[in-house]
Amino acid sequence: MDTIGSVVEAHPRTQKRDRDVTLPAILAAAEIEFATNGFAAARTESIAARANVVKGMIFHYFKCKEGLYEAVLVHAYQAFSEALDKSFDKDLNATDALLGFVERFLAAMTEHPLSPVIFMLESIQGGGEHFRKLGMPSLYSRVEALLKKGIASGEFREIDPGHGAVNIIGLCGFYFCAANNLSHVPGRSRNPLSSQSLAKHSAEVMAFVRKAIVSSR
Amino acid sequence: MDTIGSVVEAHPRTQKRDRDVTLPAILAAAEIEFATNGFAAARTESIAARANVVKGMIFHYFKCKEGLYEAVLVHAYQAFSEALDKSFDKDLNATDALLGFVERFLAAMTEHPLSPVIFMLESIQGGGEHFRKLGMPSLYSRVEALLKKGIASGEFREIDPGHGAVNIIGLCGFYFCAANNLSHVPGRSRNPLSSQSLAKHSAEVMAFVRKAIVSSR
DNA sequence: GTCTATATAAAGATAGAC
DNA sequence: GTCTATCTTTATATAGAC
Repeated sequence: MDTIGSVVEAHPRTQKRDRDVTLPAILAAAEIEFATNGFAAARTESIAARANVVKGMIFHYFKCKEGLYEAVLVHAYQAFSEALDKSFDKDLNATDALLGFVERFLAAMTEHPLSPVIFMLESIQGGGEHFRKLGMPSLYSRVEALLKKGIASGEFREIDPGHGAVNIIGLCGFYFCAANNLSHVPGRSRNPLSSQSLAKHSAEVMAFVRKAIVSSR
Repeated sequence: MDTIGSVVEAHPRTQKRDRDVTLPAILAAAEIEFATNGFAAARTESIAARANVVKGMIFHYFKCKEGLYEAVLVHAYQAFSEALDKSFDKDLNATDALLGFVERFLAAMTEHPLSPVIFMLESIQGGGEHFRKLGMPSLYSRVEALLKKGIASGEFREIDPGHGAVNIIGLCGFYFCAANNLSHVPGRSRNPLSSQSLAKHSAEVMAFVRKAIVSSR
């Protein structure tokens, strides 16, 4: 157990502990706990222990378990949202826009490998209810729009844009959700979350998407 | 809440309740509960209520919550395992073997849409520990072998077979894990788990995989 | 095989001293 | 802001009657 991360120290010893130290330590520890267990099965006691603070601090700073969960969700969403914004600003053709998005999306996941897992668990266990409550718009619609544009221009082959969006996002994120399990597959010794493995994942997905979507000329 | 399934009646009224009725009812209810919540967050009380039996029956038939969970896992694995076996028996070229596997795999998921979700949660939350404990070999290795064969014969383009296996399995299963969330995406009114949507998913994934993997001639 | 009642443990959350 | 101690609820699991 606990293959993902260890202790997120709030302080080295019994120094001064203030908001600037305790709060981020709780957030970091909560990210690990929620990504491993989901909201319902996550334990505030485990989060406190990993952050090296007493449990009461969680309720002091975040009022309740759900408040902490939502803070983690918002933090995880930021990186993805920014990655997407950049793909819509410019005047790119559909191919460059889509592949640019995939590249940025993969880079964001590489930097925050727990985020796709947190989203997956929220989708399954919460039905995305917190996404709506927190006003976090779905990524699917925006990717779908990109696909429609490329199909109309003839750059992409004639796929269903709704399913295509799910397939592309799934291709990027599934790997991270399977990582815990992958490390035990026989003949696959490398750590699936090492920088080398993640770089390989990104390259493979980029090529996979290009081959599958972009029309052969 | 409870978008997946409703009540799995063990009996219409207060008739004779025996093993042949109660046990499958508990299993069916547990499948829904574990697919929604994962092992730790699943509630035996909810399972009993959905199966319309008293909670004690779960412990009577399965000894403990984990025993019931493992029974659900084994049951869910059967369909997938059989689908894979058929892809390895015959003397097919790599292309037909791979696409045959994907087709059967998708058909098995269509028939058991909760199974990919259960596997995903076990991967994330349990690290696949129960798969190993129950002697359920990973699907990844077998798909990887298929890919290696096709790359060697020149039927497939030169992908990394390990990542390719994850990508193909993820492409098939991610959709089911996202389904709860998809039904709330604006402009996507249809039920993602309707037979029409699932048929579309299968067709789209089949084409996606073929385009991405098989060498263009 | 099924039921009611209950033991036991653990988790979220709060109170109040420092 | 941080701590200890505790309240309250809920969950797994068991005991024992029918």
